[in-house]
Parts: sequence; C-alpha cells; structure tokens
Amino acid sequence: MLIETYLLEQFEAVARRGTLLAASEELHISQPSLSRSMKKLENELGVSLFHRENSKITLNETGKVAADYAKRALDANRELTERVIQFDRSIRTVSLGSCAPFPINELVPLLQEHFPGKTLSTELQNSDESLLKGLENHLYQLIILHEYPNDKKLFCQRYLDEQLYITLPKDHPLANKKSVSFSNLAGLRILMATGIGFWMTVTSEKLSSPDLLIQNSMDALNELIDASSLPFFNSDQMLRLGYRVPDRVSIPISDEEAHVTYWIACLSSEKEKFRSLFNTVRSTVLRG
Amino acid sequence: MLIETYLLEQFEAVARRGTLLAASEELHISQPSLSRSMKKLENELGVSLFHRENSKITLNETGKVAADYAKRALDANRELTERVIQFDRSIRTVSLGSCAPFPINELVPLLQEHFPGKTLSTELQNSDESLLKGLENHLYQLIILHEYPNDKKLFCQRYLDEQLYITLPKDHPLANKKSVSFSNLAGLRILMATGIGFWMTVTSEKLSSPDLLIQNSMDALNELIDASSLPFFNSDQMLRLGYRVPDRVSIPISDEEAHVTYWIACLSSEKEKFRSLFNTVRSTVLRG
DNA sequence: GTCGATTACGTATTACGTAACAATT
DNA sequence: AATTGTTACGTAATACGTAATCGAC
Repeated sequence: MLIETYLLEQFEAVARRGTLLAASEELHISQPSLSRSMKKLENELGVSLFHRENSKITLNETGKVAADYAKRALDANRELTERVIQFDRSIRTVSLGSCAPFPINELVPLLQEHFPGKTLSTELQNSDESLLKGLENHLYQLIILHEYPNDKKLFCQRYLDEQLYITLPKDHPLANKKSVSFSNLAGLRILMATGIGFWMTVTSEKLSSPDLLIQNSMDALNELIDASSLPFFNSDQMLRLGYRVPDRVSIPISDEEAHVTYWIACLSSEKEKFRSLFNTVRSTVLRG
Repeated sequence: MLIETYLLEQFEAVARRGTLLAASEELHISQPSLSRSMKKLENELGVSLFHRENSKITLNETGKVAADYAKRALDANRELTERVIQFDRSIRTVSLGSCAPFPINELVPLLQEHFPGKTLSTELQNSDESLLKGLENHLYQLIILHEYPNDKKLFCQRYLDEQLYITLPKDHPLANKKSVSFSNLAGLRILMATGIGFWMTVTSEKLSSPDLLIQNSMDALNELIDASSLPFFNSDQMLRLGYRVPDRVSIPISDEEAHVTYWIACLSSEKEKFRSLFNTVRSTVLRG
C-alpha cells in the first residue's frame, strides 16, 4: 500500500517543525487541512503516529520511525526529478569544458556543425583536475586539457598547440629581441584579463602578482591596451587570427611553460558519439 | 518539486508492461486515465518520457532513466509502510522464541503478568541459530536457548533444566531399570509429536528414524498413547506438572544429550525493559 | 487573550470513467 | 476487424479554506 507524496511532505514538515501551525505556515496551507492529513496518514498506515493532548501533538515512537522513513521516501522522490531533468538536458546538449579560451573559440563552430539542433554548453576551468572530475560527473562530455591525461577510462587525442607571446610597444627595450623569458619580464607591469583559464595559473606562478594588472573583462583590457602602451600577453593562435595592435611587436616567451599542447578527451564509453568530431579535429591538426 | 505517488505507480506499471492497455488492466483503471496521467507526469517533470507514434508509445532514453528512479522512489515508499507497521507492532507485543515447548508454557503467564496489555507472540524453533538470528532481526525480543550463547550483545541468564524420560508400560523389559541410555532404546518403536523444538534434533540423531513414530499433533499423540502400549518420550518437568498415564513407568535417559539447561536471553540494549522479568525468573530458578 | 488543535461545512480541484475518434496491424 | 492511444465531456472523490469550538498557558 502506497502513501501519496503530499501526505509524506506534510508529515515531514510537521515532524520537523513540531506543531501543525508552524508546518501549515511553511506549507502555505491551513491547520485544519494539516490536521486532517495527519489523521488520514495514520489511518492509511493503521497506526498512531502522534501523542495527542488537548492542544498539542507530539510524535510518538512510531511517529519518529515514520518520520525517518518518510524523509527517505521524499529524498528518493526528489532525486527522481533531479536526475531525470539532468539526464534529459544532458542528452540534448553537448557540453565542453576547457582549460583555455582559445580551444573553445575554435571548437564551437565545429560542434554546431556536428551536432545540429543540440544546445552547446561551454565552460572555462583553471585546472585539469576539475575538468576531469566534471567529465566523470557528466558535467562535461568533452574536455580540453593542457596535459596528457593517463587514464584508460578516457578517449584522448592531441589537439592544437599554443605559444604564449608578449606584445610590447615598438620602442620598448625588449622590442628588438627574438624571444624573451619570464625572468626578462620581471618588474614589468603587464595587462591581463580573467577568463584565460590555466594561463592565469602559469603567469601567476612565473611573475609576482603586483606586476599583473588583472582586468575583469576583455572590454576593460582592450580599453587599457588602446589607452596605454603597457605590455600584454598574446599568443601565436591569437596573432594568427589577426589580433594585432598598431605600433606593437609580439615576441614569443621562451620558457617551456609558455608553450602548451592541448588535448581533447571524452569518456571511452562515449567514444562512438564523438568519433566523427575527433576525425575532423585530427585532420584540422594535421592541416594546421 | 515532488511527484505524487499514484503517478509513479502508474508510470512504473506502464514501463513494466509496455503498453497503456496492459498497465491499465493491471491497475484496474481506464486507458484514457493512464494516457492523461503519463502526459501529466511528463508535464510536471518538464521532459518527454515516451516516443509516441500513432498508436504506440515506447519509453525513450529519459523514460528509461525515469523508470529506474521511479522504482526506487516506490520501493522507499513501500518500505516506509512496511517498517512503520512492523515497528508499531513490535512495540505493542512481546515476542518470545524458544527451542522447546516447556519454557514457553512456563513463561507465558509470567509475561502476561509483567507486560499487561501487550500482545504475546511465541514461536518454537528447532535450532539456537535461528533464534539468535531472530533476536538480532527484532523478530524476537526474548529467546530460550539450550546452549549458553557466548555473545556480548546478549544479556543472558540461566533458566530451568529439563531431563528427558522414556515412559513405558509397567511390564516392559526395561521397566524396572533405574535409567536407560539411547542405545538401550534402539529398535524400540517410540511415539513422538512434532512441535518439540530441539528435542526433535536430539532424538533424530540418537535413534534411527523408522523407530520414531512422529505425529503431527499432540492430539494424535495422546490418542495413540491411550490406544496402545507404545513407549513415548517424557520429561521431569512434564511429570512434575502431573503428566502421567496409568500403568506406565517413566525412566530417565542417562545420555548427557538427554539433559538440558535452558538459557533465557535478550539483546543487551533491551536489558532494562526485561529487568523485572529476569529477576522473577531468577527467583523461580532458585526456588525450583 | 493568545496559541494550537479539532470539527463542521461548503467549494474548487482533479482524477477518473464513458463515449467517440484516429491510426495501425 | 482488432488493437492501441488520444480527445472531449461529465462526474465523483477529495484536498483545501473558512468559521466556529474547545483547552491550555
């Protein structure tokens, strides 16, 4: 014999709040309604759940046990809706997590082409760890890492490389160098923006924080680039896309941390779903 | 957001049976009603659960996930009623399990005296193991064992002894003996009844089965005792209660298996509840 | 008097059945 | 023709609110 959910919900509130009045206010229903519901519940179970004296009800021993099991049943009910809605969304969206912004920009048109009609969800993360966890939790279906993940549960493929550059005014002391290292940049005030994923970790570790002028938006960054002659970070991929500013030169950074190889990965179990995407990615990489 | 139980119940039936018609027959409601319920469920979850073509509905991927979680929610609901009813009964009954009938007869009046108003439930078991398991499962609150249980979770106290006798016609070859052993009884046809707990195990092990004329009821046994001069088992406790038959003599059986010491036990956690009963039992044992 | 629970009664919601219909097999 | 699902409509069950009552602090 099954108990209707609304009875369990009301009972749980009564058990938690202690009085019918308090519970009725929480549930936005009247006390008489609750009073009847509790009687109905007791009647359906065929047991007494409360110790009633004139204007007071308290859970008896059976009531305490019932409250415990009611909570479990309600939890299972809540989990149902939560998981079903989550699953439904997951099958009609393709979700991509990335450690850097550039691969997202490159992949979005590809994904739209391969999964027409599906919603695209992209998210930037600072660390590979949170991306890997997100993949396991089905928060992401595809992730872009900056280090090769040694995990058999993953299907992984090499993606593009990116080389960090510093962009300087033409008349800057470093402007005529073929390359610079992070140590050359020490003491320089450099413009940056958030939303650059793991690059933030790299630059913060290599340079002291007072030197990094971190902006909260790309707009603010671009404003300051135009309005000042301060150096800012760039990359071969950005430059390839034509992201240049007049009277500046861009110089590669020689440290190995300034060069990255991106890896694209999905769960092995979902390999088939992304086969054609991975093939396209492979040919893109070979071509580029 | 919570889903009413009746919707989950109906959905579970549809998922299990495959068609609305089959499910509606199982649930004793009409198809149109089920059709509406499934639409309502989809509407409340905000997802599609079925793949519909003209006169056919099948679960889609989301529907399969939903069916799984619906089953869990329903199981939790069923467990609620089951456990609550079981608990409620357990607190208004005292349940005794025993390895032999005699202690039950002795304890019933005592229990009625100590727990007025409570329902008494008694059960006979053949083995100490099933009694101990029943105690842990809260199937029994008190058990009578024939061997001392070495378990710290139990509160245990020595109860009465019982000595097995054989009752024979006065002119039987063994009738003038002071005592006999099981080996003396070999080949003798002996009347017995079921419902004697562990004694059945003892006698079956000591004597070969064709010699034991086992009756399904005490009535049948008593009929045959009156109608024949066949030997039957007895005990000091039964004799003490005046259970004698004319022209028969009762002789103790000398094997150590024919003598038993009963132990009464409850869970240590319920020790307090039975303290006064245990005290009475102790004084009874000392007196007897 | 206030707070908390119950009873009595009317109402609005809604889950259900019947009948008719549509589409496949 | 038989099977299966949907739509339309009326009905009966029932969950709820309002008002009144009772007791206790």
